[in-house]
Amino acid sequence: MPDVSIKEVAKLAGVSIATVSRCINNPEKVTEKTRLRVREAIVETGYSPNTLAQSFRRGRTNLIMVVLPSIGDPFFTAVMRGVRTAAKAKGYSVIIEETQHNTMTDDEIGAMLVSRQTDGIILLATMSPFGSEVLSAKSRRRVPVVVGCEKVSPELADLPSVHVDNVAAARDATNYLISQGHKRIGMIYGQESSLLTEDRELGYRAAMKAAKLPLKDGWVVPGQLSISGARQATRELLKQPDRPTAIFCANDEMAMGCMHEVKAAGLGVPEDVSVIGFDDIRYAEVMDPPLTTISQPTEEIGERVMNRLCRRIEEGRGDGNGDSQIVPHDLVVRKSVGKPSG
Amino acid sequence: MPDVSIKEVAKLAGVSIATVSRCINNPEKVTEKTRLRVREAIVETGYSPNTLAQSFRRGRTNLIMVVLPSIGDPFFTAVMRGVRTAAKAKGYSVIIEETQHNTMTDDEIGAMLVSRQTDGIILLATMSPFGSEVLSAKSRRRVPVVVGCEKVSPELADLPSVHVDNVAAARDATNYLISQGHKRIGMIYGQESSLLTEDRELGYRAAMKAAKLPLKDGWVVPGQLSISGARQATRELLKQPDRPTAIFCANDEMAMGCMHEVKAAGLGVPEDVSVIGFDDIRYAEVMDPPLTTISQPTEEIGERVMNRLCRRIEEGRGDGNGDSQIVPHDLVVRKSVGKPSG
DNA sequence: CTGAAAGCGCTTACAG
DNA sequence: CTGAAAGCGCTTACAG
Repeated sequence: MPDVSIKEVAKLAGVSIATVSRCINNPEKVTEKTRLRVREAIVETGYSPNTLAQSFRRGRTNLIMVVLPSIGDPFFTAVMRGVRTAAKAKGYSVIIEETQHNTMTDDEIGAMLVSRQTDGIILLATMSPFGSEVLSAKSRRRVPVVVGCEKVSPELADLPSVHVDNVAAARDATNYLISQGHKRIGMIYGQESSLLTEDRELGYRAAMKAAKLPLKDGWVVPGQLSISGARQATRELLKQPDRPTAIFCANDEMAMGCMHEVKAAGLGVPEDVSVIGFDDIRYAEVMDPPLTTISQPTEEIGERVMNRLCRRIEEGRGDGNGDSQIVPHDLVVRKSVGKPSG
Repeated sequence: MPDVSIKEVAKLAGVSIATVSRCINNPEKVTEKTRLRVREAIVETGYSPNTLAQSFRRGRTNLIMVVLPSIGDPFFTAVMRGVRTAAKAKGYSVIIEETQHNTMTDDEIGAMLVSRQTDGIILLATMSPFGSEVLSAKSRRRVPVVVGCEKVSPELADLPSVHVDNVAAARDATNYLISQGHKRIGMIYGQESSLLTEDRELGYRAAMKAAKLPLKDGWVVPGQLSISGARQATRELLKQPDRPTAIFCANDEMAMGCMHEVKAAGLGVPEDVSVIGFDDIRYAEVMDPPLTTISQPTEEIGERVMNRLCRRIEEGRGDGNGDSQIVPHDLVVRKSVGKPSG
């Protein structure tokens, strides 16, 4: 079983190995009779092609690499569901690389991108500018790359992408808070170098400006896209002399930490402080209170990104046209936002 | 760049391809002088070995497959962190296959296990009995398999494994509830065919029996390891004439759904119903109230499973001795368990 | 220490 | 439709 090769099958069926190969890969090029004979021999020997040899010969691995900040975030898990579904349908396996957890240096990111031979790369994570350079210099030459969940950075402008309009969505979230009467609105963003977060911050600032609301220093703090980061950030926010009456968190994961800290400070959500998130992860609905947030069509994003990648792989490498597909977002109103108390 | 092979390097360095190969893989077998000359040629040409050819030639992929119920569960995400860390250290990439999401048939599981050539398999998911058979029949012959997070099923008894003592841990959880004065204790387990869940149910039943507490029908309900399943289960539990004063959830994910439903029913946690979970996922601490639960050394489990797999890969296939390593669990007391009200 | 050569298991023009 | 043969890029005994 472990080591029956195409030769054994050929011998047993009384044909050449070329014919066996054809039976498997181009059955229409073979007589019905031989096809049956070979099939029998395959069954009898328990043969299955050595995928290593196939990959080598064909020059493709049927492996794609997905780079994302953290698979732990339920949002990315959901996107990956879509990626996986589409990948499986096309016969690809996927390898996931996290950038956040192992806080890689740019060189390491570059090395990672080229080290493991894959047929394509999906970027769901912002690269630092230098990381982007590494990518565009080295990896782009070898395999197609598609971006998902966030806009593409200027250095990679020719890559296709699929994402919501993060700026508009953040504006919608902020405007919703404003519409409820809030004037002092804080924001917890991710981290400095995150495009995702950058866009959401942009949207927030735009909405505040459009509403002519003041924007104090110390009202916009980083939360590292993590629970602990958000808890820290929330404590900062609550210390402000003019404490915000509402907080916009750049993702739901952080909103969970934020809400916890607000309550730990003896304040009520939403009576004292309203909280709004982003992503609509599956926990949003069972939080206490249930989280008002922006939902994204996660599975759809994943599938579309994967399908676009497949198309590029099939077309041969070829530079992308940088075409970016915007998918719709949605404000999901639950219970974590109320009118301001003060 | 995309297509410089070992030949070009050899020509440029004025040596044979064998020597180039040696410089890369066994530098000590080569003179310092040639080594330097070759290194230069490698840099100049921008050569990097074709991993497809290497894999093929060496007969190994440096790829391992992890089978788990759902990557969405933060518990498994945490275990995977350990797996990844250890894998990276040894030069392996990992492919994840989820059984729960795509509710695969046994045949599909079998096909999946053999389809993609990997150097080894880590099972973090229970296979149905038939799935196990497929596995032991087909796949075991080809590559080493190691089990993590749960005991190994009888059919696979010779596989090594790393996990907590789920029975003992569940007993500890239940005993803690009992020690707080609870007598009517319900349980939400996962699903019928889950060993993980089975053991936790066993521990619960053992503790109840030891304490001579009654165990009504309808107090032990399945929650499918999901939030929605747990919500449904909780509603059932709350409908019971003798409503339990405490609920033991077989994992934290379900505890989140459970707690939400208890509160949605207008009851207080823990004033009216105490809730205890299992896993100590990162959200446990920020739940409202913070969840009392059993913690597992997730990262350690992941690393150890991966390391054991590596050892087996290095040793050649060889049947396992079925040795199972038990890692310690811990009761983490927070606020979701109180004294019974009635 | 180094090179020539065999061979890993397949796929695919090229003849027939 | 089928077979003989070349070759994908590497690694590794085997001589020297």
